[in-house]
Amino acid sequence: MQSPQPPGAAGPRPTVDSEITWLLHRAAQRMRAATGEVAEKHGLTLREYIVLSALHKSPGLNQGELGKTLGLDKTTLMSQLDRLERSGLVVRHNDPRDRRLRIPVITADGEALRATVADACDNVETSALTGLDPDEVQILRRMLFAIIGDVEDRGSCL
Amino acid sequence: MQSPQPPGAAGPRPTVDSEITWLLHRAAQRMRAATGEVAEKHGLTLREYIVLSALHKSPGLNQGELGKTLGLDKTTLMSQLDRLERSGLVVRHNDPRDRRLRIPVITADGEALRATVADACDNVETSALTGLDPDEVQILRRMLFAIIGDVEDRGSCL
DNA sequence: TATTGTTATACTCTATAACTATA
DNA sequence: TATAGTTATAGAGTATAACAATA
Repeated sequence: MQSPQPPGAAGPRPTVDSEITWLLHRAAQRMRAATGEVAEKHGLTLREYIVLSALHKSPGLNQGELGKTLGLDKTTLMSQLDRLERSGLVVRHNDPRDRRLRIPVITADGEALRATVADACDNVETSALTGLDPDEVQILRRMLFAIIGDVEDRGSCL
Repeated sequence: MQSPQPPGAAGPRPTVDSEITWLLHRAAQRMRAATGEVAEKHGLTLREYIVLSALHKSPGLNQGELGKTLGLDKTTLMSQLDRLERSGLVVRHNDPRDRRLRIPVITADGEALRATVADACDNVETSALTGLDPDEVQILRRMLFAIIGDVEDRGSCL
């Protein structure tokens, strides 16, 4: 119930223990800072880049599907798409079969910018994972997908 | 340069690719939601619990050291400590050798609550990692520490 | 009635800057 | 002067609620 270590004995011992949640939080925080900085050099926020990336990889989704894919609230996605559209990087099309649906599409300008930022971000991400085997990075991705509760395991997550 | 998949062919294919940053962000978001819910059942925010946990594991740190250990800004740590002190879970002592320094100490009540919440949070965390070998979880922790840029590798991080 | 997109709003986390008290 | 803590404040990210258009 008392200090497991006499005060002032071996000095401060900053060992964080099991708290996986907090470790994930801090790792994500740090990676967001690094890749966000890269994206902003090109005039994009991290989320705007993520949206462009999803539009590139999974074209044809409507806004609701896109939000679920990215784990973004529909109102958060709105503000991203608004700015991207104002910048001419995205256009919202209408789905003729259901006129409620709107399908965001990346423009040529958007695709060019996305490709540039993707290269820079990939560099940052890989350098942040220096010292880890490629196998381990694959394990990391598997675990993150498992935590998110992802598509390939048990259907949609959020 | 165009859609890698003809529009409307095989339907939406929501595969997120290399974006480790975003995967980390979403995984952390989900874990924070889960453990935060647990903590709030006991009247604590996740950050308040994290602070209590650090005070338990690394007693004797002053506020500056504590903030660095947890990766919390000193002003953020302040608000956590204020509420913990008001609730009688923490007391701030003075360091007689340097009267600028204040050393937060967990009280008996704080320790009892921390232990309760720790059990509940550990359960949530382990169940979130179901389907992963214990070895893999160790790999995960190593990688997270590497990303954070931690003590055991290259000195303090933030 | 239910659903998609939209708008407006409030709340939380985090960081910045200025102030104090000690050194 | 420099540092630890404190306070006040502003910004970003996120979620909630209400509304319009369409099904």
